[in-house]
Amino acid sequence: MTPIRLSKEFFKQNALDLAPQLLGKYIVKNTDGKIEKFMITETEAYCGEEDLACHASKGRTKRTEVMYEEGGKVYTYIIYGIHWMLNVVCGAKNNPQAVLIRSIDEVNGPGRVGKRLNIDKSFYGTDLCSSKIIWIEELDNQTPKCTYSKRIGIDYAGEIWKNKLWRFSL
DNA sequence: AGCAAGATCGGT
DNA sequence: CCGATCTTGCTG
Repeated sequence: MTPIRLSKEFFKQNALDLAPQLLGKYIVKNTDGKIEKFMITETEAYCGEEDLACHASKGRTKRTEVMYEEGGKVYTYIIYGIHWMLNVVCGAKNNPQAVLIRSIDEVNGPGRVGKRLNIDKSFYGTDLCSSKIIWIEELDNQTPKCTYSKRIGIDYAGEIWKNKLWRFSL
């Protein structure tokens, strides 16, 4: 089975559809010709301006503007001054959504994912459909069975949004 | 210009 | 449970 890079069409899905489908897919990194692949094992969906846990709930800012682009770009930001978060922008243009990559293979936790993949500001806005540095592949088009739970670390988002089962795990 | 909080983690 | 560490968005 030949691995296939995920297409723009795939990333144009809404976050709630994309987040579970990213499980079992592979993040591929090309570091000076050295290829590494990591299976995605946990994701979270962040769903537009009305989702108070989503950074886009603040509206269009310098930080969130990449989420307003068509799906398929990378959204990175630093949190607590220490950890780089890796997100996949998804959905249609001007519909700001993203999927947070929370875990890969044996690397649990989004901060550790960012560290393992050497994610930083330079990845902000990278196009996963054309980049030679980072992209996502599938070996088959199966979506593995996953479990659903509440998103982590968003208690500030209020009862409605913090209780959504928008975290997906293998 | 200053401030408070954050999609976390590792060490007490 | 607390500190790290710095960007961001909000206030004035």
